[in-house]
Amino acid sequence: MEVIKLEKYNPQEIEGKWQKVWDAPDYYKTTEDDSRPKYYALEMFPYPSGNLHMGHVRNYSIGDVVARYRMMAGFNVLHPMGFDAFGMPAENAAIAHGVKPSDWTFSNIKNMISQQKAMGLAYDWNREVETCREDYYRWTQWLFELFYKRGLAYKKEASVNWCDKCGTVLANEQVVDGKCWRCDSEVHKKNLAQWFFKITEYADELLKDLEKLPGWPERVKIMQENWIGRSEGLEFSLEIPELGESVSVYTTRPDTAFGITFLALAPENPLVEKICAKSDKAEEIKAFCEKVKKQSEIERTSSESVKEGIFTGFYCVNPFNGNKAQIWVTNYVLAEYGTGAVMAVPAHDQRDWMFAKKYGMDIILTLQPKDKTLKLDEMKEAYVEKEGTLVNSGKFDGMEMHAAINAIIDEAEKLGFGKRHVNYRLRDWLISRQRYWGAPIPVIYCDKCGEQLVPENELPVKLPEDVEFKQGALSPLSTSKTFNDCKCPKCGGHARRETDTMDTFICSSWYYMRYTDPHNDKMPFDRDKVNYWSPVDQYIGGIEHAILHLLYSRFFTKVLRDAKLLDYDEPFTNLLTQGMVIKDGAKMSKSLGNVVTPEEIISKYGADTARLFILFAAPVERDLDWSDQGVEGSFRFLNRVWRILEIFEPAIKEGQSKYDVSKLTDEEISLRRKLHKTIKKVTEDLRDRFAFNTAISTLMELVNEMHAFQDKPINPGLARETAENLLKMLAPFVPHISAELWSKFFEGDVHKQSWSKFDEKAIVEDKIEIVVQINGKVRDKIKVDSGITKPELEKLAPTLDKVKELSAGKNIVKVIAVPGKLINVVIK
RNA sequence: GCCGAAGUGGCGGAAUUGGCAGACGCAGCAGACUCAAAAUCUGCCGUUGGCAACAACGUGCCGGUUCGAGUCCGGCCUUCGGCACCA
Repeated sequence: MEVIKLEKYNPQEIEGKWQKVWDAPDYYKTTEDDSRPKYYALEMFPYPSGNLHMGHVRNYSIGDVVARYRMMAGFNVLHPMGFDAFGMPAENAAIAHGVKPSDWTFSNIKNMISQQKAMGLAYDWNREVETCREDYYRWTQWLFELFYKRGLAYKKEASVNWCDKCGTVLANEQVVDGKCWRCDSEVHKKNLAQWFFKITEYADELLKDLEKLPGWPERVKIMQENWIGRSEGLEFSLEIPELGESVSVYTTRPDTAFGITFLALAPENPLVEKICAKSDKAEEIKAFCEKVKKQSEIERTSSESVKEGIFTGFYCVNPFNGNKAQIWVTNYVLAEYGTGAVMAVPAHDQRDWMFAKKYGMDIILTLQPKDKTLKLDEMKEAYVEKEGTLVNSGKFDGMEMHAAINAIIDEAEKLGFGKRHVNYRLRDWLISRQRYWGAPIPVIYCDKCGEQLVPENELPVKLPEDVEFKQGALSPLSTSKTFNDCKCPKCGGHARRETDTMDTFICSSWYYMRYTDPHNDKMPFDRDKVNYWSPVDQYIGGIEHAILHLLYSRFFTKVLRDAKLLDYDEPFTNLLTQGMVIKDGAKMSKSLGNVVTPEEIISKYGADTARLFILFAAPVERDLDWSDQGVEGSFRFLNRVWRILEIFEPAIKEGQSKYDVSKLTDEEISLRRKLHKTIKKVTEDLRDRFAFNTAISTLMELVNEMHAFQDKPINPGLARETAENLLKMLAPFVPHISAELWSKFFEGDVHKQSWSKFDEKAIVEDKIEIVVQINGKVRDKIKVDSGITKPELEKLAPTLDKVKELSAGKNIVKVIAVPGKLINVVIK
């Protein structure tokens, strides 16, 4: 027997070789062929920190499989990559090491691109986008102006979130548990004039359209729903006779309005000043307000905090029953939500209850539950259930609580002191940042003409380089000698520029549109092009953007649709939120010393092994436990593939693509059946389920069955058919080894092949095994004709030896037959 | 506190529509090859009892529906995530 000399699988060598081939500018050039359907596959673009970590590797491996599969399946695929390149770390590097933020950023980008190329990712680099380049941020500024012109960008003085460490303000979405999302330091309130985007104008549509997103994970939609926080209720006003003023409150519980015993104001409510102007307790009240305002965001908004307040000495009148209610300033009413004033009903609100108990105020029950009778002197807490019948509520007594809500709102509207009102928890998006490395806000302030947009033909407003990167309340741009002074576009007189830059989340709110037309210098993108490619068919990224980036992007899409720049409602049809990569039970981090870098894995095993392991070890949406031994196993599998195909080589080369299937032995028929079942399964897993782990395990099973022929002859036609399809199916997962093995045996390029189709006839079996159960327990397995019908199975059941044996002396009560699966005989 | 997700061998996980629980991989054990080891190939591998055929038990816990439940329903427990004075 001839000894076959095997060549060894050498990933370092073959990966470099193929990456060179793929680096040709046209290799992955996006096609826009009319005869094919389109598919837009997108991974969240990274911040250019300088190095890829395993989370990136996971993100891009998933996206690459999706994109490569769709390319082979006959789609025009858009699969681009770029960089979310503005942001604080570049500026911090400037402060710490004196490097220019642009130099730091571009050198990081260069490094990351080389790492991405080392992973063998199928991107069309012709479409790369970097948000810090003038040809991009010019359009970010242009879009700011579009928002402005549509009344969706405005500047106002407000109490805003300030992070000392970052030296800038933050949007509500960027404050997590009262701390800065980026640096984790405590955030406090500051009064500043800032730019906002009016996202609240779209609150209702952002909520409602979540229904149009069946391809999004439920939990992301629920998080957005909660964040938007829609509620329905009544807004009404209460007169303050001594002041000649009135105060508005919002409530979702109009059914408890007859139980108001006091009114609670936020210290920021404008009424407080009016009261102080006429009150002899003004000093005390002001001191209380100052004390509350000084508290940190955490102290201020924690439900654990002790409720405190001060009586103003003034009263308001409950318009429903004419009762007088004390007006208090308190620490537990939020200034920014509703009207900044709350009708307090201690009997039916736990916070009001605690407050009333502390300060000895009246409590009036207005609701009695069905199954018991509440007595005030026995109650330990407020009755807050939304169930019961009204009492102490005048003509509404005896009414069921839900009906009463509507009746009381109607009454308020009829009498003209209130109206039905919808409220949102969502606040407008604060977009100013007192930082350097971002897109300058294109606004000019003229003493004579006021706030002016920079004319479109003067965009971009470029970032100056003569700045000082000191941190503080002042934007670094204000230190530039060349930037500040300018001419008013309207009167030509002396004016100065806005020195704040935009939140980088604005840059990332439209980048996926720019990819569809990345070199356009007339518009951010062409309407036809964006409409052709968008929405994104599959978006892939981390759950951490469930609110932030994903909500902002939805908002942008709706605004640009209303501005007729595009014609769809939602940017991302399907969303896949990948889990984290963890090791030893924790997220990889320098401080824990459990970091495994992509570079070390690629240099030891190659990119194919890294990709394979990360896709195989866990379902994509779940956290992935890093395992060095698991990586070994993936490497072993690739070697196994390499070896068995080397063994098959003579047969593969001899085989023809058309061959006589009827000449196959039973064992060969069984291998061919496994092959076609594998094609079916892998196709379904890739197309419908993103179940890469099970797709890979099925391919492993096929390779295991191929090993049955390692030391005996195999039909050459079958060897060829199996090898060809195996390599095509492996190609999206492990592109280098697939390309290499393909080139050894076959013509052309595996990545340009069309996806495998399974042969229904090859899958069919004459005889199948079904389970025989007695009383639901498996007692036997039998071989039957695969086409056997239900009545035939039912007739067969009592004749089976095992059934006869176990039913001896008992009665067969019932026979359940499921063709293709089982027979269950019920005996008694 | 409210909302949501998850809980399956020693480990990662599979079971897609209510139908053989544990595919595939890791670890482990044994055999082949080898002077030997590594690598590779082959086999075994939920728990308990049994030489074995086999039997009983087994998907966080308790109960229910069903011929049949990891899967459906009700009630808990634990872990993780989100929100949290939003009136």
